[in-house]
Amino acid sequence: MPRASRAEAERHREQVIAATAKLVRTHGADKVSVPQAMAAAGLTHGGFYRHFASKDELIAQACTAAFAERLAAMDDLAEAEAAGPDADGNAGHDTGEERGRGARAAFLATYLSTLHRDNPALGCAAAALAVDAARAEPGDPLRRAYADGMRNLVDGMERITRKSGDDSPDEGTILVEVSTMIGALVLSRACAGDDLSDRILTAVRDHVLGDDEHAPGGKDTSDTAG
Amino acid sequence: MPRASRAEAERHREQVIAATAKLVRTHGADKVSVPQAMAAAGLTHGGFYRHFASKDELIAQACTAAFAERLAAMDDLAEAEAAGPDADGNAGHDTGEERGRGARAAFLATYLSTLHRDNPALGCAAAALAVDAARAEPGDPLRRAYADGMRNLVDGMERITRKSGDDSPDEGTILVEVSTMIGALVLSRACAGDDLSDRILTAVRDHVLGDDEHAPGGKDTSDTAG
DNA sequence: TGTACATCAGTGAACGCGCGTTCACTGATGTAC
DNA sequence: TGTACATCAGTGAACGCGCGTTCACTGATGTAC
Repeated sequence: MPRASRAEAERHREQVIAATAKLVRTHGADKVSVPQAMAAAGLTHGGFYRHFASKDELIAQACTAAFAERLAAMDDLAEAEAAGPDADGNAGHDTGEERGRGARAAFLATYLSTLHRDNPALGCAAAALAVDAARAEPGDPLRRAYADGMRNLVDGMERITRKSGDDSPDEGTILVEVSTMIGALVLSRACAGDDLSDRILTAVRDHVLGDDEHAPGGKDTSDTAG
Repeated sequence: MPRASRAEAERHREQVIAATAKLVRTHGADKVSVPQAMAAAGLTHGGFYRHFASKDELIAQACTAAFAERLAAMDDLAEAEAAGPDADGNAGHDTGEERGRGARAAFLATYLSTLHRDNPALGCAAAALAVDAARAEPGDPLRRAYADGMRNLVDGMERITRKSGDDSPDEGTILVEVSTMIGALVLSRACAGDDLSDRILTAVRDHVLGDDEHAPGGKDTSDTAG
């Protein structure tokens, strides 16, 4: 493959970023190698520097892509709910109490599921990359990518909360909820294999869904989406 | 230094573990090298395998040590409070409402301080090592060390909550609180350098201390201990 | 207590390995005429 | 539209580096008598 067309090259670039966005959430920024990332697009490592200035830059772009991918899913969920419950079988409920709260409840139930815990590759970037971002040097592009993504996620959470009935959630409430759900996911992953892992998910799911029983009318949505 | 006495050798071992317990929280399990850990005790890397079966085992022991160190501090705080408010200048308050709630409030205010955020080396192991533990293979000794430490931390949190007035906190409540405080610390570290970092700490501190104003009688305890 | 000897904590060179990055090269793509 | 040539995406070997781990060796410590 000595010379690809510009369109092909651009597609390769996107493939490398998309593959790295998955790999980095599973294995961490330091465990994704340049040869590995390039191989994911069917390329060898030598051409890497025609696409990216450095490995750090690829990691940062993968971080941005991972956040964007999740935000799109959040907004889809919010719009599907706004269009009307039961339009989307995944999160529609008929009781007056549930209607309107569906998007937020569905999002949180999915977020705090064992499926999400066990599949970081396509999961929340804020949870998967938090420690990588925390350990990055001040100048590292990953820092900015993470902070920007995090701000977008907070905004997305505010939007989904607003759509779900709370007209003016204050920022503090959103930040607490985001801390709680991300903390629970991170801890349940760290304790995976131990009883504690499931107990954390269950406790926090019950808490944020606003009751002490399993929430949505007997149908357990905790294992249905990632 | 061709042959140290058994007492010296034991001291070296402890020095290596203690130094690694700090390094690993700051830089992560993969960024602490065997030569670096040994150098912290004034040794060269060659003797490493007389002390530890592998690098993974050292990391796991360092994790256990890091958790133990924090638990001791938590219990000291709880006992100082139990002995009587004002016996310890750090967290005593005179109002009826505050008395008895001091240990928990002091712990949380310290936990959610910028000082703690900015100094992971001596800080919470659960927050610093969560992603390292999550990425460890099932057989990796770090997994068990982390889960054991985490269970002890939950127990410690329950004890401190009980001492602070709540006679029978249920496990779910404790798990939610632990998820929230650890999530906030992890996220504030990941966003350090961005406005969002301080806002997360402040919002969650206000939330867990049970009010919307800065909590303990005008005295800001958020920057006084690590 | 004194002597002879086995033990073993620590040394430093060496190993194979995979990493990020560089570079001369190839040959199809893209462009100027 | 056809031709000549410059561009540049991708290749694969090579670089220096630090890693975890091994090992022959040193010589003070610990022990048996």
